Amino acid sequence: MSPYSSPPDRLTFQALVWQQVRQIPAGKVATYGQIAALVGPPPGMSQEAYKAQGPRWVGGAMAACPEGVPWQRVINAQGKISLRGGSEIHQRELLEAEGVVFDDRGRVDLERYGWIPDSKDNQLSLWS
DNA sequence: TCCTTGACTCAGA
DNA sequence: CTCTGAGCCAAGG
Repeated sequence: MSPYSSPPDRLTFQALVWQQVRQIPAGKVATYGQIAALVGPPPGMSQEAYKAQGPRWVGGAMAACPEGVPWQRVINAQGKISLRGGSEIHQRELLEAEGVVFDDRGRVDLERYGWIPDSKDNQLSLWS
């Protein structure tokens, strides 16, 4: 049981994550796993292992999110907000201000607000 | 140096 | 639908 790990090149990974997050338009949301899939596994890592670790790495990258990155548009696969601190409420407010609606259980309908990345923008420099 | 603590996801039960 | 367990550790106190 080693749920946590780190990518071979954390700094590069974080940079790629933020780059993808910046592509998410206002009013839309993406999941950690989705961002992880867009970034893709680091050189030499199996898709299998990445599938398990990637999402957490994205979470770690978000924890160190710099200015200018719409971190509030990244939520978990259940459509819920996952934050450790008390900024969870703040994130919901930011999203609602962008037009994202939460249901009575505090979840977002990913079918409607889920971000569909443009395949063209998907050709960004991944793992230079 | 040792111990704690994580912005997740998916398969099972 | 909800709850549990498993899945490359490393930065901070």
